[in-house]
Parts: sequence; C-alpha cells; structure tokens
Amino acid sequence: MSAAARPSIQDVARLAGVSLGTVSNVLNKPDMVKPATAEKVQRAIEQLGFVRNDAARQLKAGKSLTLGMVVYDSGNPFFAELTRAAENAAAARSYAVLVGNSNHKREREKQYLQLFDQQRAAGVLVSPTSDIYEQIDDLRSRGTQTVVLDRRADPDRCCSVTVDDLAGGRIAVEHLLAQGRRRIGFVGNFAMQQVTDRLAGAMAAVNDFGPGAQLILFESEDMTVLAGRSVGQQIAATKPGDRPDAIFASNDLIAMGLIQAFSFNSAVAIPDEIAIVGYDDIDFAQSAVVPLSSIRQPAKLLGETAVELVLDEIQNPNEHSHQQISFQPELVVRASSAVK
Amino acid sequence: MSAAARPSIQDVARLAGVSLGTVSNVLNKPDMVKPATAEKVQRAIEQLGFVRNDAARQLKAGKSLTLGMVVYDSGNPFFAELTRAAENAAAARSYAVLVGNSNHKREREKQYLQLFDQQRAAGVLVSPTSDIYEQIDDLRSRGTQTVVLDRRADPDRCCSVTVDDLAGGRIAVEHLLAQGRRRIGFVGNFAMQQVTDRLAGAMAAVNDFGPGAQLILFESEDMTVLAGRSVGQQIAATKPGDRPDAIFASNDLIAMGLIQAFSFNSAVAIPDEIAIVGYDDIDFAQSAVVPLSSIRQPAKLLGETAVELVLDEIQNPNEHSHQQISFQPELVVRASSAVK
DNA sequence: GTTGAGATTTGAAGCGTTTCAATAATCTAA
DNA sequence: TTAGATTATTGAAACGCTTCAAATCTCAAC
Repeated sequence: MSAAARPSIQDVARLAGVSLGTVSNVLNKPDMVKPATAEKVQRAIEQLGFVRNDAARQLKAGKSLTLGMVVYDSGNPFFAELTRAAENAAAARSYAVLVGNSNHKREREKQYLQLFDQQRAAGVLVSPTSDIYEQIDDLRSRGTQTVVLDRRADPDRCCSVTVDDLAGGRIAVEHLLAQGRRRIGFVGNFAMQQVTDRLAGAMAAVNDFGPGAQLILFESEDMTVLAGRSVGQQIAATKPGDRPDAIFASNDLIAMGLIQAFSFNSAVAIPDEIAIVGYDDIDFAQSAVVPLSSIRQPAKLLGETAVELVLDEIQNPNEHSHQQISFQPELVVRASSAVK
Repeated sequence: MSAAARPSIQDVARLAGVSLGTVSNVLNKPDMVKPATAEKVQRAIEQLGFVRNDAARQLKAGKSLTLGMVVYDSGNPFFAELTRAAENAAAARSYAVLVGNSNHKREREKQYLQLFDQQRAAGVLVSPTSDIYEQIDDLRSRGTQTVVLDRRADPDRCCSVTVDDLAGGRIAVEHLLAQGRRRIGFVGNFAMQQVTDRLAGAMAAVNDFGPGAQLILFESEDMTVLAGRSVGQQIAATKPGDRPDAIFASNDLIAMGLIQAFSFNSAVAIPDEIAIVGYDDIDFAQSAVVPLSSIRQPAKLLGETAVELVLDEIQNPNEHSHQQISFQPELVVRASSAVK
C-alpha cells in the first residue's frame, strides 16, 4: 500500500526523453528552453506527479524562500494580526512564512530557532520571550538574517521593530490620572521587557504627576484571560478601601479577565469603582461587558515592516544597516475608563 | 560583512582530527563513539558554530521530523488553541509543527500544501477552506500523510478529526426554541462545510419543532468580528417587527460582532429582543457585554488527536487504517440566550 | 606475548537538485 | 550554401549529509 518511490528529476527526464539539465531548466529558467520541449517535460511532470525535492534544491542552491517566525503567544489576537500581516507582506514577495509558537517557553523558542537554523530559513522574525541575544548572534553569524519583533534590540546586532512601550505606558496612566484616578494598579509579568517598559512609562507618568498618585503592582505570570481573571478575583476579594481605583493591564487579555472577575456578581463597578485600560486594542476589546479602553499597537504595520527589513537584509546584505524602528501607540478611550 | 561560509561536517571532522563518518555518528548515534572522541568532536562543533544542514540530512535520510499545519484563520482563538494543542502533542513526540495561515484563501492554502510537499514534511494537518480532496490525494499518493481537521473527510482517503457540527447546530437551535424563540436567524459563510453542517443541524431542530418556527439566513462571507458587526448593523436597521428574535452565529467572532452592533446605542436588547448563541466558546465569549452563550468545541482534544493520527500513520503506514473521528460539542448557556 | 571478538573509526557511495562548461542544433546574413 | 552567431541541450560535478562494508583498535583470556 506504500506509495511508489517519489519520482525524481531523473525520472521526468527519462520519460520526457530529455536530459536532466533540461528538466531543471524547465523548472527554473523556463524561457531558456524551447516551448515544444518545455511542454513535453510538463506532460511528464504531470504524468508522474513530480514534486521538486526542496531539500535537494536547497542543498545545492543554499537558498530558501521561507521565513521563519517565532512568537510567544499565537493565541493573542495581537500576534495573530502581526503574523497575518507578515504572511501577506512576505507572500507579495514570494516568500512563505512558517510560524512556530513558543508559548512563552524559552526551551520551545530555542528549538524553533534551531529548527529554522537547520532548515536554513532565509530569515527569521522573532518576538523573544526573554534575552536571546546570544542565540540571535549565533544565527546571524551563520548568515540567517534575523529581525526582532516587539522588543528593542541593540542596533549593532540586528534590526528590531517595536512599538514605543514607554510611551504606551505613559499615555495609559496619564489618561487615568486625568480621569481623576490616583491609586493605579499595574498587572503583568515583570520578566518581560515589553511589560517592564510599559511599567517604566507608567511610573514616569506617576512621577510627573507628583505626590498623591501611586502605582500598585500585581504580578501575573501568564498574560492570559484566565490569569487576569484570577488577579481580578483577588482584587475583588479585598476591602473596597484597599483596592486601586484604576488598573492598567499590560495586555488586553489580562484586562478582559479583570472585567470578567469584576462583572461577576457585580463585584466591582467598572469604571466607577475601578477604571481599566488594556494594551493592544484587540478586536474583542470593544465588545467587552464594559467596552475596554486600550493602547492600540499598529500590528499590521509592525509585521509588514519586519518583513521588509529582513528581506532587505537578505537581498542587500552589504548595503543593509540595522535599524531600530519604533512606532507610536495610540490611546483608544472607551467606557472602561470614563470619568469617575 | 558577510558571514564566513557555514562550516560543514567536513570542517568539523578536519578540526577534530577524525573522519567525517565519526562526526556524523557523534550527531546521530552518540553511544557508538568513544567518549573521548565525542568530546573532541563536540569541542570542534562549538568552536566552529556548526549547525547541521537539514536539507542535506533530509535529502539523504528521506525523513523529516516536521509536521506542517495549514489553518484558514489563525486569528480565531479556536484555531489558536487547536494549534497550540497540536504543537504540544507533537513536541512530546519530538516533532515540530510549522503553521501556515491560508486566511481563507484557496490559493494560499494550495501554496502552503505545496511547500510542505516540497519540504517533504513528515505529515500535514489541514483544516481546508473548501474541497481539496484532489490535492490531498496528491500529497498522500506521494507519501505525505495527511489528516483533515475540522471537516469530515472520506475515510477511504484519509483520517479526519471533527466535531459533530450537525449536533452543534441542532443543540444550539433546540436551546433557542426551548427559550421561546421562533424566528431564528443564522449567520455564516455558506461556502464552508462546517457552516452548512451547522445549518443543517439547525434546520433539523426547526423541522422537528414543527410549524411556527423558522430559520432566517444571513450570509456573511468573512467569519470575523467585523463581518458580524456589519450583519448586526443591517439587522438593527430593520423594523423591530421584521427582526429575528434569536440569532445563531456560526462562530463566536461573528457573534461578538453582532453584540457590538446591537449594544451600540442600545439599538437592540440582548437577549430580550434578540437572543444570541455563538460557536466555539472562545475565551472572550464570557467577557462580552452580554456574556455569550456558545457551542463549545474541544479544541485541545481535536489538536491532540489529529497529531496522534498523523504520527500513527507515519510510523505504522501498514497497520494504519483511516479513521473519521468526531467529537461531541457542548452547549454553554450564558446571559445572551437567557429566557425571554 | 598472542589471539580473537567486540568496539571504534574510516571513507566512499549516493540522496535529488542546480550549475556551468561543452556540445549540438538552429538561424542569419552574405 | 555556408560560415558565424545565436539559441538549446547535455551531463558531470558539486552541495553536506547518512550509511555501511571494510579496516583498525582494544583488551580480556590464554
């Protein structure tokens, strides 16, 4: 029942009655072969169901038309959009993007990077879970161009495309302060640079505001709806007087979880008792029980730019110079942070 | 600034002062080489930054430890969960999963399948946009095992893992009927088998109920939040008497869009005027303005099972027999479909 | 010491392509 | 017609790895 051995270019050549080189030319430089010959070959290809062996092709050519992408949470709609944008941008230049989800696991991330390295992907886009300079240097030193996504990278080492998280954190908290909030909670995983940057921005806003405002930290290792809900329950369980009067969640998933927890049994009124601002402005943010204010990141632009950078580097390795591109986030105000 | 040529096994062998075959053994059959030698080789590998060329390895071995996965909407949290489950299941058996998003485009889907074919992926999981038997047959005939996800497939041709969409559609509508609804809207893209199956289930429920109940169709090509919103706006714009009194959306994204449209300016009361039931029970469903009733699909189970099937087929091509596995969906009732 | 069995190591063959110099076929212009 | 130029085709040589039969080591037992 096993399939016949896969036909090779040899088999095609034999069947078409031409040489092996000619078949290769039909495949790669079609206008170098006479139409009649090309047709004969095409017929043979179809008859045999020949599919070029990419391994062999790559081995010889040393090139590949595949970009690898490693993200740490493909379940987050922000990354979904980022990925989609990258796929589209790459497809437009006839590259394919293959995605691996590290799921926040350093080990998994490492494996995917190694896999792309072994497969000699033309380039790699990675939104790292943590500091992976070393591995990126490794990749690059072997010629696999790499662009870091959503995290600043040393421009001496590689390109990076980010959104200004410092600014994002700042405008979120400035907004909350302007709404009269003073005890501002901050939820996130402090091991992530994105989070600590947002935190730094938040802190700056609080400091600028002067005395009377404070930032209260809540650690949440997972940045998921579930994790947000659990932080929310914990907050709802404390005495009203001890609760913050606003929360800046470091992503929308957490914010959605908070909303779930606060809405349950109307434990906490949003925004009256606690205002909430999220981050990413995912599609679901506006259909939340209380439509969620959020910091919007230009995911599409991010993905497209990253692809452009990596392709530029692949195609003009000599002229290329690393860039650290940073986009500005934008505050989107909805009901969850209306005036008290 | 170009990187030095990548070191090959040859280079490692030379540096370590052993033969090429020994280096290969260190890599593949470590306990066949003397520890001292292995160490020498390891040192050389590190010194050179050698990374095995997967193309060459695959070319010779004819095998790969990579599974390809093609989904039609990686932005849908349902697929995100499915993908994550598949990645975990595969990783546990030392396979990697690379994901391509067809984004509902037949062309893109085809390209990804072809890419995996060319790369000689060990197996492929695909949730097809439409009827792609032909291409799947092609793949299979060449020895690339394929499992169809989320869509029934002829068990003579390949394995498939699905959720019983007929049952899902039925229980959704039975529920709405039991809540006293009679004019039931159905929203989806009727070109998708999953959708038509859910529709058939819905229809069956209406028929069983007998006269007095009706199903009203709303076409929505995209199955996104945005598309749902636009259908919702359209419904909200009609005279109240002409509106359905319930809507069964063929996925949660559409349902969320409906909720957004209906909630805006309190145009339509949910569930008083129109009850809503979605499909997939994504994490965000319960934090909607009006928590969304939904049909839950066991995404995790789906992904794990698909990986098991494809690996079984890869590893025991002879004993393997195709299966058509179908899981039962489950109704989760929330506020969006409470009693009128 | 020898011997022989088992443990290591060697190196050539070959996986299916692409490439490229060489050859063959075809065309152009006189 | 035919030399000369152009266009097509050929086939051998890599690409970097795994495999495997053959060669070489090692070491326990005599």
